Formats: sequence, C-alpha cells, structure tokens
Amino acid sequence: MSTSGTPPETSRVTSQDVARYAQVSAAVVSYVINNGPRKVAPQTQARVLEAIRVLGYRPNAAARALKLGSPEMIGIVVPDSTNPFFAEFSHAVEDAAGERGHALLLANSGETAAIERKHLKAFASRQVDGVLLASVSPFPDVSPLIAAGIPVVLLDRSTPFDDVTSIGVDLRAGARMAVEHLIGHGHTNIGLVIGAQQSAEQEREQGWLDALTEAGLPEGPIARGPFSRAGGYAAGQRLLKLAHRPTAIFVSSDIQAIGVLRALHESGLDIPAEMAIVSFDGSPESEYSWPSLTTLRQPVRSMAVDAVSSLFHKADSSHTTYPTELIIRRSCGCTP
Amino acid sequence: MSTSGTPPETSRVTSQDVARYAQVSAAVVSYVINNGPRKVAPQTQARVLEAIRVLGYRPNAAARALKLGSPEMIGIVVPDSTNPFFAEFSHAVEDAAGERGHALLLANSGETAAIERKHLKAFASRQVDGVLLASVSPFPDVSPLIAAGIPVVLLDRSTPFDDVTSIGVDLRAGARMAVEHLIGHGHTNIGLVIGAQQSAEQEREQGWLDALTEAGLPEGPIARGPFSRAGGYAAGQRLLKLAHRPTAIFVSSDIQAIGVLRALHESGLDIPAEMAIVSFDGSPESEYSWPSLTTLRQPVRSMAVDAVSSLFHKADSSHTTYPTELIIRRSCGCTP
DNA sequence: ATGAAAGCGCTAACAA
DNA sequence: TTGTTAGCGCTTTCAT
Repeated sequence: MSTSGTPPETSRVTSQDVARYAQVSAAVVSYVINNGPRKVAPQTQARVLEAIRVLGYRPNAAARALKLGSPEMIGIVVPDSTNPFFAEFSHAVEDAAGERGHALLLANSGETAAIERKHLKAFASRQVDGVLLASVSPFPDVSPLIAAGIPVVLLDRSTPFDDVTSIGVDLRAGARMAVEHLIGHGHTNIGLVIGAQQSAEQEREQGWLDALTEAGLPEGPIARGPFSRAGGYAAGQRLLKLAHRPTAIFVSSDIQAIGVLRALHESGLDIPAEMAIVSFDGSPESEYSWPSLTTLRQPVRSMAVDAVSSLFHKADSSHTTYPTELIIRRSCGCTP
Repeated sequence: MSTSGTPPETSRVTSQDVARYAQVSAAVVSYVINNGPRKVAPQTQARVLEAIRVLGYRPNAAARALKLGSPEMIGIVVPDSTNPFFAEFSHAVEDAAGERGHALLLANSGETAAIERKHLKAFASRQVDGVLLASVSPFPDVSPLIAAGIPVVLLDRSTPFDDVTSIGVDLRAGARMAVEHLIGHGHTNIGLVIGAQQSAEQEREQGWLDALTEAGLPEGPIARGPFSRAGGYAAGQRLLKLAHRPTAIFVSSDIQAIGVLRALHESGLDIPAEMAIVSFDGSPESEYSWPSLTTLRQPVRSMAVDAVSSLFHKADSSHTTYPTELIIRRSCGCTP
C-alpha cells in the first residue's frame, strides 16, 4: 500500500457515513449542517464537523431538493443574454439569488415563443423556486409554471398581464420624454428605430408618437429591425437613404443605437450636429460609444433585486412601474 | 359547484397518479417517458400518454436527479457574465448544453478567488454533470469538483494546468501577431493596456514584448487596469498623459479597448492616424465601435461547443489550443 | 409486456 | 439532546 495522494474518491460520502464516523445519527448531522431545527450539544457538533472535514463530506443537493420540494434555484429566461441589458439584469439577479443561497439557471429564448415555452416547461419540471421571464410575447403562456405553483415575474413590461406579477418601466412615458428632449432641441423631423413589432416596442412607438403629436409635429420615419447592433445598423442605413431624412432619431434600445451610430459615422454625418440621437436602456455600453449616448436609463439593478424578492415573498400579483431617468450625454446635442 | 377555471393545483401529480389513472404500474410510466429501457405496448403507451395529458403530469426533476445521480445540468463560472466575451461564451454554452437536455447554471466570481471557490463548492454539492471555469487565478482550486468526480474544463487558458482539461487560444502568439501588425504599420512606440496582473494577462504581455524585442524595438509604456470599459478608459488616459506618448496601443481585450477609444476621442486624437489600436477577443462590440476595432478574434462558439462536449466525453485531461484570427478593421490604420 | 419493490440521500416528525 | 424512521418521486432490477 502506497502513501500516495487520495484516490479520486467519487465522493460517495453520505450523511450516514458522517453519522457513523461521528457516532451520532444522521438526524444530528442534518441538524448541524442546517443549524437546526433542533439544537445540538456543542461537543457533538464539534465531532460532526470534524467528521465532515475528515470525510470530505458534501451534502447531496438533489436529495435535499427532493425532500424539501425545492432545488434552491431560480430560473431566468431572456431573449438574448448577450444583450447588455439582459446581461446586466441577469448578473444582478444572480447576485440577489446568491444572497439567498439560490443558484441561477439561465436560458435564452432567442426571441422565439416555442423555445421560450420549452424552457418554461423545463423549469417547471425542475420545480425551481421561481422564474423571471422577459418574454418575446406580450401574452406569454406561463401556465406550466402556474400549474406547478411556481412564482413568476414578468420582466421588462410596462403593463400588467393576467394575474402574474410584473415589473418594468413606463416605456411609453419614457419614450415620450426622450422624444420631447429632442423636440426641445428644435428638431421637427424625428425618426424612430425600433424592434420588429411585438409587445413592448409598441409602447415606445406610442410614446414617440405622443410627443410628436403633442408638439404638433408630423410623424417621422420608422425603421424596424432586430434588437441587435446589426439590426440598428441596418435600420440606421435605411433612415439615411430617405429623401426627407430626419435630423434626429429616437432609438428604442442602446444596442440598436450602437448600430445606428455606426451607420451615421460611415455616412460622414456629424453627431449630434447633423443627426441627434437619444436611446433607451442606459446600458454601460451607451456611456462608451462615440459620441456617448443620451439615453433613458432603466434602474436595472433595483428592478432585478426587487424581482427576486417578489419571487420569494410571492405576494398577490401586481405590476410595479419603475422610474426612468434621462441621462444627458453627447449624442443629443446638449453639449457641443 | 361552479364551472370556473381549474384551481391552481400546485401540481402534486406524481408518476404514481399517472400509473393509477392509466391502470399500469409506475414502472411503465417511467418507460414511456424515457422511451425505455423496456418496451411498452403501443396501446398501453397511448393510455399513459393520455393520463399524463389529462392529469397535467410533469416529472419531478429532483427525484430523477437523485435516482440518476445527475441533475442534468452543467455549471459555468466566469469573472463577469456582463463582459461580452463571457456573455457570448455562456450563450453558446447554454445552447450546446441544451442540445443535450442539460440546463445551465451561471455564476459570477467577480474576479474574486473566494467567491469562485464558493461557487465551485456549491456546484459540487449540486452534483452537476460538469463545470466550465474561467478562473481568476492561474492556479484554480478545483479540488471540490475533482473530489466529487465532476468533470471540469478550464476556459480561456493557453497553458495546461495539473490534470484538468483546458482550452483556449495561444494568447502569447496572438498578442505577438497583433503587435507585429502594428509594427508593420511603422510604429516604434507601442503601448500596452492590460489587466491588473494575474494569469493569462502575463501571456499577452509576453507576446507584446516578444514582438517588440524581435523587431528590436524598445519596450513601450504599460497601463494596467480592470477588464472593463472604465478600466480601459482610465488606462488610456494614463497612456495619453505620458511625455513620450506611444503612437499605437495593443489592448488586451475588446472591452478595455472600448474604454481606450473613449479616452482617445476625448483627447481629440485621430484614430488611427495619431494613435492606432489593435485589441483582443473579437467580440461583437468591437465591430461597432468607432472606428471599428482591428482585433484578434477568438473562436468563441467553437470553443464553447467543444468545451461542453469534452465535459461529456470526459477523456483524459488535455489542453487544446485554438487558432486566433486577426480581423482587420479601421483602428489599426490599414484603411485610411 | 408489465408489476413489485428497493433505494438514491436527505429532512423532520415522533419517540425516547 | 439525540435516535428511529418514514417518506420525497423517480428509475430499474428482478420477477412474472
């Protein structure tokens, strides 16, 4: 027999093993691991702890999950975790979940309702403790979750839906504010770059229209495209080709705005002198573009934190609206 | 009695319930759900399927996980899932895992070894089927995983470590290639923006030095900072303040390069005429900066796919190096 | 082709 | 304060 390093014991150490080693029952092991629900004599506790250390015991989460009916995980499904807005959101969610000892399951729907639904079902099967959903659809089918009694909160919404709780900023009011800012700069032909139809986008479009109408301005040109840099780029190019080209554009997301900026740069237009931009989200990327983007910041982190809490407090369904803040930077023309 | 909607049955439907309804045993239910391992008569199968539908049965993943010893999930821990490089990587990993019916647990270490370790332990407890780790440290402690017999692959490395399998590009050679490109443009004073010490960064630094030395050029100025836009911005500013300011900079990551670009723009310097840039990673963001970044693209998606496969094929530990590709764009000066 | 039953590892009610 | 024990819901061997 050699004295070489520990063989890669595929850790089949169970609480029973620990109990045996510490000369106690498995119950006691459980009590010390979870600090309860029964008290354990300090001396006994020390023995158990020692046994755990020596044996390299690691509780089996699956068994615990089965017994408790909770895997101590929450799930989030977003259209694209690569989008800075969702990336930031997910990161904050992971932090918040972690503080409660929960892990985060991340899934991408790729803007496809079928895939979204598949993930929702999978999460339901896993009996996760809660699901955060930034749906592709204005009318997501969360029935698998509801049926499993799993709390859900809908993200990135500005209107309530059924009896599922939801959060988000007032997209319409925010968009309106952004466009009003542009109007304040004297623009009268203000274009819109926005997602390819669907839910929430409608509201930003409405807000854009609200501001225009209120100011007695004509409806500007619209370019629709995917929520991506490339989508924004293409949309920007289309707007630039227009005979009656706008002098300002409201872009419904930072990520698209980055693409628009590129189209503008390539065309040699001066921003903001010849084309002003205001966008939406307030992602970190918006601060580092050139010129930096004037944008409507969503309070991502607090939304994330609250979303996670409401999963755990599962109060009655409700919708909570967060304030949006106009961050003035260079792209709107405030600073020359 | 009303005919109102189904009460929110907190889905306590078990395979037993299904069995009873379909007048078969639980074993048969399992067989039809998993298409095996025993065959089931078509007629029986239909009855079971019907029962599943009627009862709204959804298998309990925790029970399955306990029985099988596998939760059918893999985990990934990265320094910052918000960093486009890791965001893209994780997304690709999620796809690859999903194809195998596995979910993805995402955790951030925030560049802190202690947090990383905490996540690794948690993953070990959860008995995940594999862990992908982009460690903060050059010598990560993966023992909890090893002890649990969980396959690990180290990400974003260019050198092997112990007997754990790893993947990554040849950072040193890549950096060298990037710097050589700059040298090819006639630059003789080439700065470096890089992370605040640690592992992999050393290699990019070495590559930078290699190119300089080989060309008989003096060592340029170095600015270190976090892997963030802000970190790059600050680093860029420091380089600009230098008396003997460089005419080109090799930035060790796209995300920092975005920050450097901002510093450059603010100083009014023309890019690439007065300051050329080449960066590293090839993230989507690099294509949309202004000017667009000439960068060393890492084959993120194929690395992600391969990383996931090797988790499942758990061959002997090995290190595989991926090729890097210099994407020529505007920031280096190739196009005026 | 199907049923019966054991047991994965843990928690907590119930005893002692 | 600690031990005994009964499951949580599923998979699968062993019978039939």
